[in-house]
Amino acid sequence: MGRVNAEDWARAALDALADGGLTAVAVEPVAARLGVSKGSFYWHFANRHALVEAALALWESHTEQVIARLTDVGDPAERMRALLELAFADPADAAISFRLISAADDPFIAEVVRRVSARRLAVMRAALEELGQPAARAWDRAVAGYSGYLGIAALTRIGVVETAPRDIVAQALAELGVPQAR
Amino acid sequence: MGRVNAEDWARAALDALADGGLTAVAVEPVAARLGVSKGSFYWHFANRHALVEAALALWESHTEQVIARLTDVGDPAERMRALLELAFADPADAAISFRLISAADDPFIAEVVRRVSARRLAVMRAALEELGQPAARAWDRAVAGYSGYLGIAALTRIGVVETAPRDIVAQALAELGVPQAR
DNA sequence: GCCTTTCCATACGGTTGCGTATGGAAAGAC
DNA sequence: GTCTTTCCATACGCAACCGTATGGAAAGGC
Repeated sequence: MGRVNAEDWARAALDALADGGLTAVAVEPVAARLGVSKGSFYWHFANRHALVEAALALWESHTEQVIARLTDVGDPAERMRALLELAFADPADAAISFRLISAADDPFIAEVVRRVSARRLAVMRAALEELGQPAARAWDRAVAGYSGYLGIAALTRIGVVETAPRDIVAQALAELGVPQAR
Repeated sequence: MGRVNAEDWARAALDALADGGLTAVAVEPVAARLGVSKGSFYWHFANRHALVEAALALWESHTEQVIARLTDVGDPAERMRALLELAFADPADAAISFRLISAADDPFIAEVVRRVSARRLAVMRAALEELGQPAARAWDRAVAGYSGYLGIAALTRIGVVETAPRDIVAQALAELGVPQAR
C-alpha cells in the first residue's frame, strides 16, 4: 500500500469496525490491514481514540450525505421509498450500526450513535407526518421500522434469516403506512 | 462471599455479560465480582471458554424453562400473550440476547444464540399457525416481531427510546395478528 | 545536488488478561 | 487430634495491545 493518509486510516478503521467490532479497531491490526506499521499511525493520529473518532465521523457523514440527497425529493412517499432503498442497498451500514450500538458502553460512541439514530428517525417521522399521519403515530412507526431494520441485521448476523428478500422495501413501506404509488 | 461453586461463577458470568458484554466475561473481573481470586476459578473450570459455556447454558435453560411453562397454555392466543408478557417482564434477557448476537463472531456463541433464537421463533410461529395464519405469513410475522424485540433493545440501549410503554404487549399482539380476547 | 519536510519501521516499557504452579487454609472423616 | 479432601490466594510466564522514542527512507524545494 505504500504511503497512507489519515483518511485511509479512517476508512480502514471503519472496515475493521464492520468486520470485527470496536475491539478490532486497534492500531496494530488496522496497520496490518493497511500494510504499514504503528509508526505511520502515530504520525497521523494522537492515539487510538482519535482513530475511533475519525471512523465515526466518516460513518456519520455517510448518513448526512444520504439525508442530503433525500431533501431533493419533494413527495414524502417517494422520499421514504428512496430512503429505504438507499438503506437496504448498503448492507454494511446496518452491520456497523449494530456494532456501534453494541459498543455504546463507551459514552463517546453512545453519543454519536444516539445522534445519528435520532437523525434518521427524525427524517422518517417527518416524511410520515407529511403523509398525514398524526405525530405520535408517525414516531411510533418510525421507531418500529428502524427497530426492525436493526433487528433484521441482528438475525441475519446469526443466520436465522438469510439475506433480505427482494420486496423488503415494499413490505416496509406497507408497514410504515406509506401509500404505494403503483 | 467466602466460598463459591461453579453455578455461582456461571451466574456471575451471565451478569457480567449483561453488564459489559462478552469481553467482561473475563476471569479476573468476574473473580473480583465474586470477591474471590483466579485460584477459585481454575479449581471449578478448565479455562475461560468453559465459563462462557456455563453462562450460555444457564441462559439457554432460562429460555427452555419459559417455553416449558408455555406448553401448559392450550389457547394459542393466550399462549402468545403469556410469551410476550414473560419476555417483556425480564428486560435483562433482551440485553443479553443483544450482547450475544454482538459476540457472534465466536462460532460457539453464534451456534448457541442461533439455536435459542430459532427455538423462540419456532414457538411464535407455531402459535400463529394454530391461530390460522398461513405458514409463510406466520414465519414472517414471528421474524418481524422478534426483530422488533431486539431492535427496541438496541434503541433503548442508546437512549433514543425510553423504557417500553405499558401497552407494549397489546401493541405487539396486534402487529402479530393475534386476536385480543377482551 | 543538497537540505528540509514528510512519513514510516523498529525497538522498548507499561498494562491487562490467560493459564500454570505451588503452598496453605478450612472443613469433614475417623 | 490427626489426616485427607476440598477449595482458594499468590506468584510467575506468556501474549496482545497502547503509547513513546529514535533513526532512517522518500519526496519535494531551490
